[in-house]
Amino acid sequence: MPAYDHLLLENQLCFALYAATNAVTRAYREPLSKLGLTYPQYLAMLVLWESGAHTVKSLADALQLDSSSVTPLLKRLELAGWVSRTRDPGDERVVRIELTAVGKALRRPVALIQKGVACRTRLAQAELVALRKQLQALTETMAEMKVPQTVT
Amino acid sequence: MPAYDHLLLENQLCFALYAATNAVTRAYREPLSKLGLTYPQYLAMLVLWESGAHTVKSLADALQLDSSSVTPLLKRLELAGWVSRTRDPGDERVVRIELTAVGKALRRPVALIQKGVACRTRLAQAELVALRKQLQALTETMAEMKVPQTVT
DNA sequence: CGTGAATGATTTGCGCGCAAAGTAAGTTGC
DNA sequence: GCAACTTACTTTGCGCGCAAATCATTCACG
Repeated sequence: MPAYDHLLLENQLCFALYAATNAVTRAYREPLSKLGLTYPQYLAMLVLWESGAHTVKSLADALQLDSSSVTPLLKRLELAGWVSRTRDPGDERVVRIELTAVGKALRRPVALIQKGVACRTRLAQAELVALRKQLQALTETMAEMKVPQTVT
Repeated sequence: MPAYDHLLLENQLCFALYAATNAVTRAYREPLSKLGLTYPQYLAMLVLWESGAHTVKSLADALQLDSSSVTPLLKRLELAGWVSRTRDPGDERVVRIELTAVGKALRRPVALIQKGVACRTRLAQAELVALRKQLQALTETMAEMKVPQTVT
């Protein structure tokens, strides 16, 4: 009978990630909902506040998502009045995403929410940065090998 | 004008978590789908393989989810033949979840998939454990403070 | 007892995330 | 010039994850 220690839930890095993400998302849910934002919408707004000119594709790339996940999200942001979506006249395939004045103004209250949640982590800045970098490295490693690589 | 460095996507621990979880889930998706499992279903099976007797609630607690997230998942596991769901005759409110013979047998092929994905992380065992423990600590911290605490 | 509270599970509605298929616009090569 | 390919986006279908409401059963206690 083989040993299955590595299959124990508590030994799973993937579950630790899953549970942590769920916990953080939950922390953001309530305060963001008061502004009318969901957590993925919040992430999309972060991208837009950071750099103005975006298309559906560039936004999906930044969020590491498929376009088909982002299209409906952007429609909801448009419906809420935070962004505008317009076809690029130079290339009719492209949809340009731009912040509205209201969308730009949303940055300030959202910054407060972010600080509040960051505070709840009870992590010192250095720990937080270290953990983040480990996760970014992990993400990059996982993304590299789409195909089952020829491991020796 | 306030500085918004902490709102940059690349500086966000929460996005690093989000992206890493998505990346890991993607890595599991294809191999698990060949067995007919989704990633959350895989996590539920881990719990069941680990300790036999479970109810909807005990399973939801183990996965740190709401019962309402787990009920439909378990119905799908039952439909697939991996588990059985039966009302507890001693307490008719409770639904007992048990593995079928086929469900138990699924453990072996799933163990191989897990090893494959773990390998893809390219992390040494020690790094992996360290990262996992940091995430577990973070999850616990976030779970503690449901209510906006009276921070000074 | 009996009534009200608590508990366990389910249902409903909504917003993801993604695979797969589809549409439309641009590009390439002959 | 036009057929084949590529690119950008959208649509559809499905399985979550969760809030809120619902239902049935059990428990607490006066």
